[in-house]
Amino acid sequence: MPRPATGRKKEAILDAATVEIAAHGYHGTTVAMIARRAGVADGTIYLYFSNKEEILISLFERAMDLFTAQGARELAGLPGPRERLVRIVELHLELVGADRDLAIITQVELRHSLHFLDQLSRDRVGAYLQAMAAVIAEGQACGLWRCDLDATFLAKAVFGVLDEMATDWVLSRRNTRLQARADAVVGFVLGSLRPQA
Amino acid sequence: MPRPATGRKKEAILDAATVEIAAHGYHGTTVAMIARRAGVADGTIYLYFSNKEEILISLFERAMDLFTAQGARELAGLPGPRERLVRIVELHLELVGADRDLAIITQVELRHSLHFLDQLSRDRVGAYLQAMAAVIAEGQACGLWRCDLDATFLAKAVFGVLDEMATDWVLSRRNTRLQARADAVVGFVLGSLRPQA
Amino acid sequence: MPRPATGRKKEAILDAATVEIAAHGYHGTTVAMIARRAGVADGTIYLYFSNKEEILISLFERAMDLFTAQGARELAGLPGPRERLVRIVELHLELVGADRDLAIITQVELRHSLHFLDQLSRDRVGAYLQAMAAVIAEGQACGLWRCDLDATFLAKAVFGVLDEMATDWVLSRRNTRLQARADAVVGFVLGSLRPQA
Amino acid sequence: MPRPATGRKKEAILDAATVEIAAHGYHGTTVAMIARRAGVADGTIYLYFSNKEEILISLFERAMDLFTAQGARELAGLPGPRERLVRIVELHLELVGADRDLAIITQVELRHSLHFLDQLSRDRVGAYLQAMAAVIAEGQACGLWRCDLDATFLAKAVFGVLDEMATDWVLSRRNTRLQARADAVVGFVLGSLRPQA
DNA sequence: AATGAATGAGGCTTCATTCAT
DNA sequence: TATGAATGAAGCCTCATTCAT
Repeated sequence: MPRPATGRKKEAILDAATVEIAAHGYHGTTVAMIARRAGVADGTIYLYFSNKEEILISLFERAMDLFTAQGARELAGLPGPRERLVRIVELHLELVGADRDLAIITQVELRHSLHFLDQLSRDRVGAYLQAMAAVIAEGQACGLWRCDLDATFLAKAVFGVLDEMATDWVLSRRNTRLQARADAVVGFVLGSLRPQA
Repeated sequence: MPRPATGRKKEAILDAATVEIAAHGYHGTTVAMIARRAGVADGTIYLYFSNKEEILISLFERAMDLFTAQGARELAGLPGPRERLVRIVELHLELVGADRDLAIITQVELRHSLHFLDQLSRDRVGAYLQAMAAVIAEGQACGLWRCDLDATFLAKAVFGVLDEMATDWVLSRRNTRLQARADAVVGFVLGSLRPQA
Repeated sequence: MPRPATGRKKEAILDAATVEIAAHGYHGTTVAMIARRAGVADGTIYLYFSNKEEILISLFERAMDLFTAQGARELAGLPGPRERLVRIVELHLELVGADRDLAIITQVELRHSLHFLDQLSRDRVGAYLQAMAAVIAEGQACGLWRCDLDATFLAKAVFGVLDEMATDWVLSRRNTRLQARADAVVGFVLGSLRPQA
Repeated sequence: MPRPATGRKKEAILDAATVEIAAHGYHGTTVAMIARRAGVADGTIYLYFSNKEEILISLFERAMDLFTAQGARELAGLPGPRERLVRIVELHLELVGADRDLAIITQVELRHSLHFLDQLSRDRVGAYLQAMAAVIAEGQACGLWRCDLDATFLAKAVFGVLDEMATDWVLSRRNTRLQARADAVVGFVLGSLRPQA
């Protein structure tokens, strides 16, 4: 009888938490609900997470790790800032759009308290914004994009557009794919960065 | 004998709720905390609101009513879509930036559950987006702005930028004024709408 | 219908706690058990006590207040240290012996942790010991009692005898009265204090 | 191949339990804490003890066995009841004072429930009291000590004094040695037993 | 309209104990 | 013998809501 690989149970708990929290919200989900869906006892949760909130944080970090790894891999071979920014936009929509339950959590549930959002923002999202700002600064340096606005400001603006599209998709009942909006978003973003006449 | 204006107590409760929820989050705030700050008994809350969630909703609606009224008044006299859009952007940042506690609620606390956000989105935010889309469509019709992207899509993109700026401001510890970013945002938004070369 | 006097419910909770803790021990008693016996809801307990441990502390303090008040009243009129010490011994046994459930708590349950006992000891028991030491010192000053041992030491020794008698009575199944041992204890204590030959 | 002496691990568990329970109290100590300090797995504890409470009982019995053995050895050669009683008092204070952690347990933690204390009292403490009463009766028979009080009663009184001194020492923060009080206690006890004038 | 004491359902978490390896 | 991951029962406490006054 194959002994379950280390971490198999932790993954199961995170998967179960994703489904339950997406369906009922963080506060509407009990630890018992997560345990039941994961097929473990309530107490088992606490062998892997020190409390309920840590489950939510781990969920986000697991997703961000994948996101970051995928991003680093894909952007490595791209020649210029234009290609890289386009790929960032596409990847953002692809990855967020790949798992609706997870998207509900990142777009809605994770925003549930100032303290919480603050903490996430400062760490993982901050790094993401900086990476985007670096690409934009590079494009500004080539004369590709407008220089009258700060690269950090522009990164936030672009992030705002992506985030709004993701949230809008999550809230829309229609069975569309988030990725389907990639062309329009790319068009908007590239247009918005053109140098001023 | 001057009967106290109906709603005087209701206002006090909403004001108290704004402060408490901004400070402790929706789930971290108890009805008793709101009652104490408002100077009423716990039970009195239920004479004005049917449950805790309704307080949050009323909070948002009161803010949106002011927002909408102010918007309608200010936009009425403006000649063209460019002026109107600029004013929308400015007003959005002015009004959100006017009350940090309220901003914390609109930018953070109101996003705390799918059900909740969904409901708000469908009603008040939907109307706001439609109004913005109408202005943009008008600009597109004049040839002022790019027509290769749908006006509704563009409105969402602009809203995303505004929303991100507001959230970023709320999360930033620094004592800046949100309004201070209006010029940059206006610059970005107008740039992003220019017709494609 | 007579509205229950203020504190009536608090008293009921303390009374219920005395019975339950005496029967099942502090850790064997649940807050729900106390609530049920007191005829209140579980949550009501927390309107009067901030946590379970505070019930135990209040229990002890209520008893000590009665003890102290009674002691002060009775000792006031007594002429000399001999009479006062005799009355202290008698009162100790009378009052501890008056409520077996309460005695179980003071003699057994209150001793359940170093931190806890330490705290009680330092405050209320410390004051009691000091009062006793003062009476003994007075007797020493008159030449009534042995002076080769410190009054504080002697007070602890006398307290030890009283405490052991009380504990022994609590643990004995026989239906004796603690007060019945008063004469022997008085005889022992007075004998132990006689000046050395 | 030298098989590790049976009981080597059992001793380690008891030693670990002594330290942990002295530091955190019986209810504040988990089986896992004891196992960790003893360097064994949680489950291993149950190979040597049938449950948590049995650890506490074994602890006490191990201590009492040493106590009793030492007592029997030391008292054997002593000529009269006076010398034996003096040695009992000294030994009590020496042995309790030798291990502060163990003393915390015997003076505080073991008293935590009626059921528990009752059981201990009946067995080991009962035997100790009887031994002491026998010595006292002997002294009474020689005319050495007062006969107007029952030897069993006097033994309890003496035990109360010893127990109170031990508890007082455990609770005192000062770094005194319990043994240092032996002379005073001997003086008190012998004085208290003198025949009445 | 207003009060605020009372309710009681339900959540998170702990931890003694077991058992497959 | 030994392990330690897993169990799951049960407890303390919170707090939205009610209702007698």
